[in-house]
Amino acid sequence: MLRVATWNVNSIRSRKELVFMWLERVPVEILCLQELKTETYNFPFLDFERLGYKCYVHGQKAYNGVAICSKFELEDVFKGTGDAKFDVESRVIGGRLKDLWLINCYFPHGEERGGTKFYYKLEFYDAFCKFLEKNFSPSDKIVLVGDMNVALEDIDVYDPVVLKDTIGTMPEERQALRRLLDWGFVDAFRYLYPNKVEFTWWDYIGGAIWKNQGMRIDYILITEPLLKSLRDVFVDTWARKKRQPKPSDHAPVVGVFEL
Amino acid sequence: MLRVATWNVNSIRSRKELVFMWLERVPVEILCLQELKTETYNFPFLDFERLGYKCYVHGQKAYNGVAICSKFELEDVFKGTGDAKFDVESRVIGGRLKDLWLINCYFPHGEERGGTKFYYKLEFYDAFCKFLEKNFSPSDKIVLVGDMNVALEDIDVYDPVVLKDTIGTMPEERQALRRLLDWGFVDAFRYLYPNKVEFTWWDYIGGAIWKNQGMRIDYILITEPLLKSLRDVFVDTWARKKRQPKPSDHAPVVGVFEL
DNA sequence: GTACGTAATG
DNA sequence: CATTACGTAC
Repeated sequence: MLRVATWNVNSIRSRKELVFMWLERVPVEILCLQELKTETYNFPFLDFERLGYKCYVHGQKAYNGVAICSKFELEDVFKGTGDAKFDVESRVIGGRLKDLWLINCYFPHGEERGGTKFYYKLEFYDAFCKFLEKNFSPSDKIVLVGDMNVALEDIDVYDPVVLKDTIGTMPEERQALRRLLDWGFVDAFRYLYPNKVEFTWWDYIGGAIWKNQGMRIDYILITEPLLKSLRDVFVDTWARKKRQPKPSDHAPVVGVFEL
Repeated sequence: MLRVATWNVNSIRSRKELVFMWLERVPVEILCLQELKTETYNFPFLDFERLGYKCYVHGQKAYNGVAICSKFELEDVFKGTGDAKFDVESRVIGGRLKDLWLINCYFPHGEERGGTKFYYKLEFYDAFCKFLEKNFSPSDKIVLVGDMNVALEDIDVYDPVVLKDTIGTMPEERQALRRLLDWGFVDAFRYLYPNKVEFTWWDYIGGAIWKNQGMRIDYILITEPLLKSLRDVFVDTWARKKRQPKPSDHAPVVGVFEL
């Protein structure tokens, strides 16, 4: 059994206590983190090593930053996509576990429609697709996880009317994410639960978590060769509902595989 | 028995947990606080009320701020000294308990010799003396407590050679503080313990508290009519030595009176 | 070394 | 609403 989790922790320094509390509850084999918000040397390597994790970290000061913490050594670890324009930010890390590729990505937020950051988000998705096409094949076993900052369909937001044309729900963004699916990825959660309404992110503002006013923007995407191994995907809201230590605005999403 | 404590807490918001832990150890009747570093409306009135304290608070955003928390109601509470030049900062609060005047003051730090803030410190002492002369008499029963930011004598610093001409130890500053004594105040700690070497402040930097490299800059000054009631003065380093919650750089000083 | 305000980001 | 950087103060 291989459990792969993805969690935008919104700063690993202020969240490490919570992360380790969570790992006691759900001791996943592979934990993919986004928004470390700190440089690699500040990452709590030792705490993870004590629990038997080897950490592959692509940090950045203040913004972004991604890591894969794994119970098993990874090979062919890479950071970034090779596109110099986007690799100035630390958003992508990946590696290989035998014949299984793991890719962890923090896609841009986008801020609001029409702005520089919005187009940056769409172009980033473009560049990411090119990176896939160049380096992988849909017949490879790939688990692509992360904060995609897009809710794929109306079922993935608490109120599509209220959220119409807000960031993460717009057609251009959905199309950008859908291109990953068209290439060969399957949204593991939606594959298993076609009608389930669950979210992975809730705004800090206004106690959105308590009204379950969220969005599903964190994903576990897998290629077809992995479909037969997929056993479950679940969102654990425990950490998001903690008051002390303070939570990230994202909840961890866990994929369970039998390989 | 009346116990009067003075404590520069270096932000009441980040220190309130520690303050209440300390009050369980040493439940003083009157607690005078300096460097609240927040406006009056942020003061934890309710937590103090739960313990039976009435609070008189003269707050200020980010800097300064003083309060008297008392088990007994005070009358004739005043804030500032009446000198408009210095009353733009919240450094003084006082009040009367029957025939006993309580004055709590956070004297300026001074930064370094020769600068604007250094002269501001000396002028503040001047203004404070004038305030005393105008409103009080040495034959009144007065307890003046606070962070004076001056170590009166060489015995009041851990190394007078190392600290020579550093802020808080300079002749001009000592003379400024001594003018309060000349007016009619007695340094209660030194009165009881002429040769005792104790400190009330230790720099955060370099773990000064663990080497006891400190200075005695927080005082309980009393007028002569109170001398016969004075039973003890002690510095409680417990709170300064705590690691969690984080300590202020000052320790509380407690005066014990039998009135 | 610790804490605050401000501005930027999500 | 919660995080970070930076500047300021002690």
